[in-house]
Amino acid sequence: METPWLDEDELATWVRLIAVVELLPGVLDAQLRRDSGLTHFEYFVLAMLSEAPDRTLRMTALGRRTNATLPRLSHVVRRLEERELVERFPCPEDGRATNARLTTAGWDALAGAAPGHVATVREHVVDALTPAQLDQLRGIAESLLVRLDPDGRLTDLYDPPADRP
Amino acid sequence: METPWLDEDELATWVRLIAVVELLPGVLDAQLRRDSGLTHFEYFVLAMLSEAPDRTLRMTALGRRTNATLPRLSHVVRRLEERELVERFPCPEDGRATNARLTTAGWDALAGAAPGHVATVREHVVDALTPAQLDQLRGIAESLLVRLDPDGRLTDLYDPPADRP
DNA sequence: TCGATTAAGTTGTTCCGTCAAGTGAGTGCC
DNA sequence: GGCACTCACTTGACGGAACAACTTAATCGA
Repeated sequence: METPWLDEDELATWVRLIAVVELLPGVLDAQLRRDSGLTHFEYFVLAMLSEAPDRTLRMTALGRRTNATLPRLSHVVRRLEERELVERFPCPEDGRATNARLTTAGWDALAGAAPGHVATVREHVVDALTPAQLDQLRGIAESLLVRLDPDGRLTDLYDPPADRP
Repeated sequence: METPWLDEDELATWVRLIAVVELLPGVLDAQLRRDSGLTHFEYFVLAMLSEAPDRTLRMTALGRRTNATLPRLSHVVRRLEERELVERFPCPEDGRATNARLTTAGWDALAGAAPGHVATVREHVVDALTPAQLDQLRGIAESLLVRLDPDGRLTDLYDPPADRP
């Protein structure tokens, strides 16, 4: 029942990973907020909508893709709606459900924010690693997600988005 | 001046990394809060103090080790002080500075929280990777920290803690 | 078909982090 | 030695996120 402590190498790796995990969101958020007035999470919400058919998703589906709880998503979408970047309307097929759709202004905001965001990602991550490391990182992240996201909520993003209710 | 977009592999890696970075803090926080009533950041603050000589650090030094802004740290330490897990007292050598010291209760809280926390780290990260991946991850994290933390604030943690004022 | 259960969102409270401003101690310069 | 300037925090206000409670719609069973 006792858990073995981390040895020296494990601890060193862990501490470095923690540092990355703590610092990276701040870097992304700071750049996006400064240049585009968007949170990284808001950016991600807009991006997910932009890739959906008719730029529309049900709140639940959007929550799955963004790994957000429904309350959190509800607040964020309300604020985005106040800024007229998305619009909400009741789902025709299910009276309980709400659809969120990206507006033209929302698409423009996303398009305006994307280049700077991609540049930040390149500068701080992609271009900071060798191609071999980038490949290793993909495998590592996949292994971690098996434990962190056993239901594969976020995994739908890259594999076929089979959204079968 | 134009930034090249991410190609397919880069994007796949990036999306997975984002997922890890979004999910991992939540997992750590949830376990610690549930089992020990501590935030991961609070745990980290206590841990840094526990390793310092006389279990005491100046606020600025503690902020460096935990990657916290001074206002954030000030609030957190105040709350920890109200729970009597740490105590603050003015620094004798510098009238402007404040020292934070881990109390006995704070040490006990840390000792009580550590096993469960380590088990979570093992379950979700260390044991989820092969030894080779763990080694790769260390190198990757080091490369990323060069960009994310150019001043090496957090880097002091693993290399000699030469804390020369 | 009608009552109970589940599902989908919304709303409200509380907590935490960030930003801007303030306080008081040290430092440098004339 | 006094005045400006910097440093090391602290404090207060604001915004976002988690949690719990509520509302309304669909479904399931008898």
